[in-house]
Amino acid sequence: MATAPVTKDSHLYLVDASAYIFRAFHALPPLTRASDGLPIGAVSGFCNMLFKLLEELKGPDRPTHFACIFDASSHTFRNDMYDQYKANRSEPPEELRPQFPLVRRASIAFAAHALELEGYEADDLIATYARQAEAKGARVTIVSSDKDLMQLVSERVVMLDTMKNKTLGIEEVFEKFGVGPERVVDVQSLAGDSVDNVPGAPGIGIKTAAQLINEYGDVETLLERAGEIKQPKRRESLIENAEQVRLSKQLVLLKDDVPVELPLEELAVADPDPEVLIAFLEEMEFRTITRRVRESMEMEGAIEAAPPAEEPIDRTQYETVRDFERLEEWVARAMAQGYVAVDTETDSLDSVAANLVGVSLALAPGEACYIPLAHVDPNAAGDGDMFGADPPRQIRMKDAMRALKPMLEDASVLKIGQNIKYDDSVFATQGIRVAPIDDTMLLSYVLNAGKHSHGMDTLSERYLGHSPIPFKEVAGTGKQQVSFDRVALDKATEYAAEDADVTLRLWQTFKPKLHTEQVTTVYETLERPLVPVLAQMEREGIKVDRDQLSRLSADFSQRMAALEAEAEEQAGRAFNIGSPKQLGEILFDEMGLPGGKKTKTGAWVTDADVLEGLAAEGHPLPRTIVDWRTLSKLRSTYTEALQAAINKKTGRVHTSYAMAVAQTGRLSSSDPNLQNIPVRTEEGRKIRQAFIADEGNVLVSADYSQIELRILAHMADIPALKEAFLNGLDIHAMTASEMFGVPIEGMDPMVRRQAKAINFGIIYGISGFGLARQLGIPQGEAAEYIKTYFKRFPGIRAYMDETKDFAKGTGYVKTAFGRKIHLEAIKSKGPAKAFAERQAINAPIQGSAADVIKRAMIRMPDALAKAGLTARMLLQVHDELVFECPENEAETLIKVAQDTMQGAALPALNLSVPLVVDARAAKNWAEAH
DNA sequence: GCGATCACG
DNA sequence: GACGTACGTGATCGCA
Repeated sequence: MATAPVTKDSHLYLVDASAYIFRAFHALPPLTRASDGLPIGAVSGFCNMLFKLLEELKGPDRPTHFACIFDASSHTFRNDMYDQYKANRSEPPEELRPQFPLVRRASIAFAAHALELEGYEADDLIATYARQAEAKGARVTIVSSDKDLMQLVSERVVMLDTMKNKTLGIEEVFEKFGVGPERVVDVQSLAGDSVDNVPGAPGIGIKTAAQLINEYGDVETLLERAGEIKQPKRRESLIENAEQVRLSKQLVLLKDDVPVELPLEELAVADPDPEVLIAFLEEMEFRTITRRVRESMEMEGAIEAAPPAEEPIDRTQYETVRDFERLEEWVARAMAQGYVAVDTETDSLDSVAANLVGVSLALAPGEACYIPLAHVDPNAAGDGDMFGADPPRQIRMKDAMRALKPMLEDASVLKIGQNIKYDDSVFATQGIRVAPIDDTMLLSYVLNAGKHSHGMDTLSERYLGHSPIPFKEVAGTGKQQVSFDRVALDKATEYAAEDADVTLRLWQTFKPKLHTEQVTTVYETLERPLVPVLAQMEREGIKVDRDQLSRLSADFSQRMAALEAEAEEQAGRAFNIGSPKQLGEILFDEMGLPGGKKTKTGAWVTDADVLEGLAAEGHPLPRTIVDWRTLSKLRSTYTEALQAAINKKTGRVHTSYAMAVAQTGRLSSSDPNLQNIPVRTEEGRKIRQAFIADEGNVLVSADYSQIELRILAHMADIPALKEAFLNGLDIHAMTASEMFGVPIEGMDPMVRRQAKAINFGIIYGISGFGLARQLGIPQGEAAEYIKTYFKRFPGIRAYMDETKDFAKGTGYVKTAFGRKIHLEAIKSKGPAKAFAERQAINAPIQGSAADVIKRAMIRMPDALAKAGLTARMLLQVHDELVFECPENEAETLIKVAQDTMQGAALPALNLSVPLVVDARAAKNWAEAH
C-alpha cells in the first residue's frame, strides 16, 4: 500500500465490492474448491476482475489509485431515518456467506485497500472519495453497475460494468433516467425503489418522474408547485406524499462527506507481494489465474530488464480439440476468465448460406485451439462421392453447441471477434445468440478510420508485425480451391486457431486505446450495438420477383441487339460495342469528331458526359452507345445478377453490410449491392418494382428528407437555412430565391435545379470547376454563384475554414457524435491537400448523417417490439430504411419508424433543425419509395 | 489485377 | 500564374 498525490493525471478506481459479490454470485457458475467443496465462485470472479484492472489495464486507463469498498454492516444512518429502508432484503444465501471474508482477503492480497465504515454504506464512501478525486481534477472509474451510484457520474466520473464490459457515462445515465446525473436523485426520490424499499410517490415511475423534473427542475420546486400539475392523479399523489418524497430524497442522496479514515492519497496503487498473492490464489485453488499472475509477475521483472518483446506467434502450439471433455475444459476456462476470442470456420463467405465447419477459441496470446465439427476426408472426391470417405474423428455438432452455447450467451463472458457479425449469423443458425461482444475490426474502425483498412491481415501486419497464413495456403487456389471442411485438421488448426489468437492480441492492443482516443462512446453506442441489428437484417433478406427480372432481361437483350446492329451501321464497321477503347478509336480517330479528351492511360474518354456532348452536336452513334450502355448496365448488374443472388434455401436476396469500409461511418452493401438499385430513370424503376413484399405483406420505405443539408445548417449554424427547415420550406427553392432574388412562387425549374446543384456542391466541398462541370456552365459563372452563396450565407465559409483548420491541426475531423475520420493528407501539399480539404468538409456532414441513421437502426427493434409490431427492418440505403410487415401493421409501422428516425439524434445531440422522415407503404419498393 | 464506366446516396 | 478539382460507395466489363 502506497501514497501518491492525486492530480489531474490520476485515475482512481473504486470497486463497489459488496454489490459485486452478490452479482457475481448470481451471474457466475457455482464454482467450488476441489479439495473441500467450499463455494468460491464470487471470489474467483472478484480475483479475475482485480487482476484485469490492476495487471492488464495499460495506458491512461491504468489505475493510479485503487480501493475496494464494502458495506460495514446492515445498519446505517438511513435506517435511523426510515426503519423500512432495505427492510425487504433477505439474508444472503448459505453458499455466499463464507465468500465475504475471502473477497476482503483477495483485495488485500492484490495490495488493494478493503475499506468500510460503520454506519455508512459502501456507496457513501464511494461518493466521498469520488468527489474528492474529482475536485483535484482526477478521473474516476466506479466499478459497479448499481443505479444508486449513477448520481455520481460526471465529465470525469464514469461507471464500469466489468461483467458486461460496458462503460456508463452521462449519456447512458440520461438514457436510463431521462435526466442528467445531477437530477438522478430527484427522479429516484419521486419514483421510489422497490429493491431498496424507498417509498417515493405512488403512481409515479421513472418516466413520469423524469418528465416532471425536466419541467420543474427539482423535487423541492416540484412539491411547492404541485398544485399546477394538470393530471389529477399525479397532483394528488405528490401533494399527499410530499413528506414521503422528501424522505426518499434523503435516502437516495449519497453522503459525499463521510469521515473516511484513509486520505485519498494513500489509495495509490502498489505492486502486490508475489508470494502473498500467489499463496492466496493457490489456497483458493484457482489454476488459470494463478498461472497468469505468475506469468505477469515474471513478465514485469522482464520488462524492467528488456524492452517489451511481443510474444511471437507459434502455430505449432495450438490444440485441436476432438474430445468433448477437452472442449468443456476450454469453455470453463473462458467462463472463469470472462473473455475469449472466438472465430468460426465455414464453407462459404456468405454468412446466410454458410454451414458451420469448426470453431476456434483463444484465451491468451499463444493459447488457442480449434474445434473441428464438420470436416470430411480431405481425400474424398467430391460432394456426391463419399465412397471410401473417412471423416476425421471430431466432436458431434450437437454436443459442441450444447457445450458452447452457455458460454457464448453468458452475460459475464465477453466474446471477441474480428468482424463478429459474420460469426453471429453463423451461430444464429445453431440457435445461439452471441452476447456480449467486442469486435476488433470495429475497434480499429473507430480508432483508425481513414488511416488504413481494417481486415485481419492488415491489422495483424500493422499492429502485431505478423502475417497470418493466407487462406489460399490451406485451401488452395483457383480450380483446386476446396471449402474449409476439406482442409486437413492439422492445417485447419494452424489457420483457424491463429485467427483467434491474432484477434485476441489485436483486442489487447486496441481496447485500451478507446478512452485515450475518446471514441468509447462511438464504439459503444454506434458500432457495437449495430452488429446484431445488421446481422438480423442480412438474415431477413428481401423477396424479388424472379419472373419480372427474367422478363426485363429478355426485353433488354432484344433491344440491345437492335442497338448493336444500329451502332455498327453508324460506325461503318463491326466493333465490340462494349469496348470503350475501340469506341474511342472509331469516334475520334476514324470519324474525327471534335472534343476528344484522353484518360491518364492515354485512351479516349467515352463516358456519358462526352457522348451526350457529341450527341447534342447531332452525331447519331454516341446516342446509340449511351442507350446500349444503359440497357447493358441494367441487364448485367441488376436483372441477371439479382436472379443469381436469390438464396436457394430462403428464396430471398441477402446482401452483406460492411461496417468498416466507408471512411465516413456509412455502411456499404455488397454481394449483391442493394444500395445502388436503380431509381432515377423509368427503365431503372422497373427493376425496383421487382423488389416485393411477401404475400399478405407490404414494404414500407422511410427516408430522411435532406438530412445532410439539415445537419450542415445545424453544424455550421446558418440562421437562414435553419429558419427555412423550421418553416418546412423547399430548401432548394429558398436557396435560389436568396441567391438570384427571384420569388419562390412560380420559380423556373431550371433556376431551382441550379440552386440544388450548389447545395450539393457545398456539402461536397465546392469548387468552381466542379460546379461548372455539373451544371454545364462556364467556370467563371460557377465561381460567381459560389461567391454569391457565401455572401448570402456567411456562416458557411467560416464553418469550412474552421473545419479545415481543425483537420490541419489534428489530422482528423469529427462528426457531431464524436466519430473521428483521419485525413493525414491534409498536411501535404498540392492536389492531395485540396482533395483532403474537400473530404474534411464533407466527412463530418456525411458521417453525422450516417451516425443518426445508425442510432435509429439500433433503437428500431425495441421500438417495433414495444409497439407490438411483427415488422422487420430489411434494408438501409444511407438515408432510407426499408421494412416488411403485414398489411394491417403498415400504418402503425410508419408512425413508429418516423418517430424513431426523427428522434434518433436525441439525447446525445439536440439538433437546432427538425429531422423529417417521409414514409410510404406499397407492394413493391418502387411504389413505396 | 486494374482502369473505365455507371448504378446509388 | 499554374495545377488539378466536386463527397462516399460496389459491380461489371475489356484488356493487359
